[in-house]
Amino acid sequence: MTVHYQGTPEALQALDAYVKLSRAVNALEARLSERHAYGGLTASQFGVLEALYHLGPLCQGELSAKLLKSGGNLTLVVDNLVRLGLVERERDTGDRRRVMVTLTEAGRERITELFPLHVQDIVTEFSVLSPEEQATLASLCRKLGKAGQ
Amino acid sequence: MTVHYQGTPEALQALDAYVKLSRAVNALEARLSERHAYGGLTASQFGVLEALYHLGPLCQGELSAKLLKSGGNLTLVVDNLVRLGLVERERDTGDRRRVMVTLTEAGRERITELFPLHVQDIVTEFSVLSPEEQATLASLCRKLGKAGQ
DNA sequence: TGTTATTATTTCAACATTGAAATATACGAT
DNA sequence: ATCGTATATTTCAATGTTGAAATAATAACA
Repeated sequence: MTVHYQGTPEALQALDAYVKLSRAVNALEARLSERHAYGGLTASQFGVLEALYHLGPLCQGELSAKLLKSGGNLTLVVDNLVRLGLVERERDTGDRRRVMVTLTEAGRERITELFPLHVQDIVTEFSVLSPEEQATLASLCRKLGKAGQ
Repeated sequence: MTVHYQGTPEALQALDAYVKLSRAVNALEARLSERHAYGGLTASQFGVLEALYHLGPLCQGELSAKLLKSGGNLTLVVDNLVRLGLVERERDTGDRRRVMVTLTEAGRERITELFPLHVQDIVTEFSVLSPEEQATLASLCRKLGKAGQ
């Protein structure tokens, strides 16, 4: 149990906040995957379907930016969704470098069915916090997420 | 831009908090990796070294529990750390099912050098929040992390 | 003491993730 | 129109991640 780090109070507090933040998100994601929240899809596949559902057709670069994932990753995730018959690829006629990704009818049905269940699971998880606490958490996370600019 | 989900105010608030929480952690981790924070190690490798540094020798099952990762995953991450010469495996003499993982001298030097830099990067990131805000964030995350019991 | 159940680790297939190199297309300046 | 630069995607190798099956060792107990 030797604790090797003797930091300033500021450092210890930041470290404590960081550890609790990381663990909370890890634990939350683990619980959401254990349930039906993603309905047999991976979190990444679900994320792509959800983005297309809410924003309409997007090219892979836009998906990459929305989901904070690399371009190479998007290629694979979209490959797998195409194989599952949930999305389609087609070259952008205006700019043939881009590949537009659109929901198939099956994909739209799937995400339409899954999304409300996903939201319900999130509501359940967040019900340990009051509405005020949820608003505070969102506000603090917004500040923190933008810290790097 | 069609928004398909018309939820209750409670659902919209929980969803908003969830999205901001996820994005904040993703963005934060991305910025920490871009810097020297892990010193050429992956986040997983760094996590194992850090746990051994603070807690002393652990078996893989204990590392798995601490880091919220699967057993199969720990086998691989420890494999890679052994190959890098930063940790050693040895069978527990008392319970030969267990594999104890210990820091090598090189591993100890590495994490001793890296950890303070890691903390400094975290302090910098969290400096956009006041001490009170950091404490509030930690408290809310602690509640949320335990939500699933 | 055998038998059975439990626990710890490894192995494996599938998918995720990144970063860098390769390819293809578009754009800007001359 | 051409050349050079910038952008979008794909490919690839390395690592991470999980869950399930296989192995090995321990523990419980009739």
